[in-house]
Amino acid sequence: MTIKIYNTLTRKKEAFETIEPGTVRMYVCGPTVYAPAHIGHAMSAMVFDIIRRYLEFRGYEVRHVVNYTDVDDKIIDRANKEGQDPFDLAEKHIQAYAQSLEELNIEPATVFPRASQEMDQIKGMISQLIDAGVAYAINGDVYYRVESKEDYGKLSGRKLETMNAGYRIQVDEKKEHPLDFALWKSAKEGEPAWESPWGLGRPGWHIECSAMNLHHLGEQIDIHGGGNDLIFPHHENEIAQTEAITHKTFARYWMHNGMLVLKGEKMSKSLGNLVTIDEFLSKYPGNILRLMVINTGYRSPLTFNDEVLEQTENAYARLLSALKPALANAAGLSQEADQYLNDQLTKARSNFIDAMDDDFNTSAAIAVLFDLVRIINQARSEGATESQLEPAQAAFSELMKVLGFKLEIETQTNSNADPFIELLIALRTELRTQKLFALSDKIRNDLKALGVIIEDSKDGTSWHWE
RNA sequence: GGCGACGUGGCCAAGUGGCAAGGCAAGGGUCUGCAAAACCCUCAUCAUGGGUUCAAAUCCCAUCGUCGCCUCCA
Repeated sequence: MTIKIYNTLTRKKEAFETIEPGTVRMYVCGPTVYAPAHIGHAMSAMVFDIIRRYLEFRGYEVRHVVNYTDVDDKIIDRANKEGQDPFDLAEKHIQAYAQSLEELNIEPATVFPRASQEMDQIKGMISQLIDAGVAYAINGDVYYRVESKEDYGKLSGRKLETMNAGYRIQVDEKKEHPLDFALWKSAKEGEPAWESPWGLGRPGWHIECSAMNLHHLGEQIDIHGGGNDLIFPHHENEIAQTEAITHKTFARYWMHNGMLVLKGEKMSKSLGNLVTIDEFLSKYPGNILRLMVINTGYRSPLTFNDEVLEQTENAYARLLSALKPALANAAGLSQEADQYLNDQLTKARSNFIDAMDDDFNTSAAIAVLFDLVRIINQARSEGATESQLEPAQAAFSELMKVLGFKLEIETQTNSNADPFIELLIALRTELRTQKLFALSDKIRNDLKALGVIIEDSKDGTSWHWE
């Protein structure tokens, strides 16, 4: 009946209740725009796209905020190396990312704030933190005092005492505690910088998100999402910053997607083992990536390799088989059979909802859809008419769209070639009636080589692009 | 070293106390001139070893292995 969500904060599934009835405030960490986005980013965006679509399907209005980190060390480094203006570089990647989202059929967020355009909010928040005594300025830098927060570490399950062993943590003399993190960094020569009470500088990464959250969604939000690589320190620090000012629980539900894994390792820019979204889309439709994402629980790592890709393509073709038209000589289902079809339909719909209500269990939900595919195909092969098939196909399409599949015809219909293909098929039919199979098979094979698949049935021949 | 997650058939992957979803692949069959598609059928006792329980893939302990985080990262 109610939606359950796995909350990283409590490590449990909890019943979902929004702060404001009927409205979901959801913030998801977006990319740092210094390089082309890869399919790991796409996976994360897709996970939250599916969550958002489902919440909307269940009647919520979703205020969905995704930030762009456009002020950052990496952007500056990259821009300097390429002799570019950092803002131009960021802008270029923002445009490319937005384009990718569209091609992947990911709904645009309600708002896409950018760090560079939230400076007043950011500086205001830092001032408040200093006033509250939880941050300190030193030589133009401002740090958050982690020891000031009793429950620092509550999201990631870490304790300051056990973390300060020095393992991989650089000790910075300026900081009171090695884990104190930068809210404001003083500007170096040639870097973009903003005026502030602490001198010229720019914000740290963590404060950007806290400030944008506060600005666009308010003191408390329902869902905060992102990759599980952000749990520590990024999200931990967001909690520390925001709660130090509001003294309220920041996000009710912390949701984290698993990492996309390529050759046994997390896909990441720093490891260099990546497939960009553009590279992927040049070979496969976005729906294939979506099905891969859906096939796996969003919290689990997603295996990516050629074998899985091929399996997914085949599986996707099977899903689409449900939408094929009725047989030309369909005699119609009996009343019992038609009733059975409709009963199964109702059942599938409710099973789908049960699956998705359970922490967005897309693997179980897609299994329901595969069951529905079988039921529809069964009905078709038993002679269901177009009008008998239609409600089932409509329901199937609706649920596919809830998962974000784009079902508009993707076939590269080439109206110039179509008449000639039809002609060849007519010719082949003629050859077949004369039992000149060697020739008719040659036409079929040669067309296949051109990407045209021919399927014969009792009622004639149909074709489609591969 | 610390924290966290995980190990289910050839592959991908649900299921967290009551006879192991789904997809891909594979094999057999129906249909077909053949093929394709579709339909029907077949295909696992859940890393290993202990323990708790009437009952465990599911809980506990140990062992082995994998991954993530602890530094920028979706």
